[in-house]
Order: sequence, then C-alpha cells, then structure tokens
Amino acid sequence: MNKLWYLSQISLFDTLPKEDLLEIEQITPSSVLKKGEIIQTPTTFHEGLYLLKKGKLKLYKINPEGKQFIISILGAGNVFGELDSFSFGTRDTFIETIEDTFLCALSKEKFEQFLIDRPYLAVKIMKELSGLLNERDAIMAQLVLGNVREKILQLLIILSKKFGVPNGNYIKIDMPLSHQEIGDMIGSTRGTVTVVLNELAKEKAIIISRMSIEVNLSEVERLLHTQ
DNA sequence: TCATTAACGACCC
DNA sequence: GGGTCGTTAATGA
Repeated sequence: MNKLWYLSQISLFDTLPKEDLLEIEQITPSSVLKKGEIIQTPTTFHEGLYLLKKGKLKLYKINPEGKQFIISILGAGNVFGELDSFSFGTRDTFIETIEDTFLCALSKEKFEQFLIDRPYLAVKIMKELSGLLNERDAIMAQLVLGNVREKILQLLIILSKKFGVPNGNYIKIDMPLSHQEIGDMIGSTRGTVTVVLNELAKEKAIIISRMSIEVNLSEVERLLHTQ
C-alpha cells in the first residue's frame, strides 16, 4: 500500500484587500453543513474552488482493501478544489465535515475571471503552492523513514501548529481526534497508536483524554530531534 | 526488533 | 449499543 501523508495549509485569501474579500462574499453562494456530512466522493466530483470559512473538513482516500487514509485536515481559511489547469489535489478523494461547517463555492468561470482581474493573486497562489511543496518534502521524509513514534511526534507538531490553542504549558489540539483517526493519518493502526500515545503521556510530552490531546510542543520537538 | 492483527473487556455517551 | 480506548498474544517482515 502506498502510504503517503501530508497536510496542506493554503491560506490564499489571507492578504487580499478588503474590497476583494467583499466581492468574493458576494459572488460565492455559501452553504452550511452539519458535522459528519460527506460533501464529495470520487464519483460526485465537481469542478470549482471552495473556501472554508468556518469548521473543519477531512480529506481522505480509501484503498482497495477498504482502509481509510486521511490526506489532509482543513480548517477555516483553507481553500480546496479543482480546475482543469489548477489542482489542490482533491480529485478522487472523499471530503467529509468533522465539525459544523460554513463553506463558500466559487465556480471555475468566476474564479478564473477573478484571477485574470487580479494578477497579484496568481503570484500568491504560486508562492503558496511552492511553499507547500517545500514543507511536504520534509514531512514526507520523516513519515516514510521514521518509525511510528516519530510519525506521531511529527503529526502532533503539525496538528498543534495548525489547530492548537494554548492551554497552560500545553497546546490543546482543537479537534475531536480518535486513535483510529490518528492511525489513518500516518498509515498505522489503532492498537499501535494507543501504545505510543500512552508512552508519550508517561514521558509528560502530551496529556491525553478521550478524543482529546494536549501537546507540550517543545518537549515533543525535542523528542523528535533526539531519536 | 518493531509493528500489525485480532480479540476481549471496560468505559462512556 | 455503538464508538472509543487499554491490553495482550500470536504472527510477520
């Protein structure tokens, strides 16, 4: 099985002027989705670009044996979608909400026209995509070469940077996260994840409770770099 | 040696 | 009762 894992952090519209953001608001029909809704499968694929305004999504694939592999988790501000000339890698994937979610849709035609009118946005897209590639090199090396403990350490660092909220000396990952899902993200299994998480908890690098993890970021980084 | 698999049981909505 | 989590014995690369 091909076990690759990455997280994309695309914040395309971060630095757009207010007028542009307002215009996006106006031309994008938005929808409200409940937790647990599947908004795309490989057979219900639509072209277009989507802006995630609130909530979280998981993007995953299912291999022929039926094993789920979580490619990415997106939070508010992230963008995903596909146009023929332009791909965020979401074709052939399942997309499912893991929280109540507020989503804006931008059609292919509208997005391309929007882009033509704003060349600086194209430059930003290129920067985002190349930054994504650079990050992914480092992450993939760790995930392909490392053992399960290292993969989990790496995953905890990324999740706590992307979804963390400070809580004393620890950073709480603001997302319900089962051991099964962690296994699905790194290409491992639930039993192994449970064992490793309990080890890390014993070493005071993390605090775990049901569906929740708090990370001592500096300790986790130290453990990863002194393996 | 490290990880997977499968299974049982406990705990908690 | 279904999902989650702790544990462990057997098996494999």
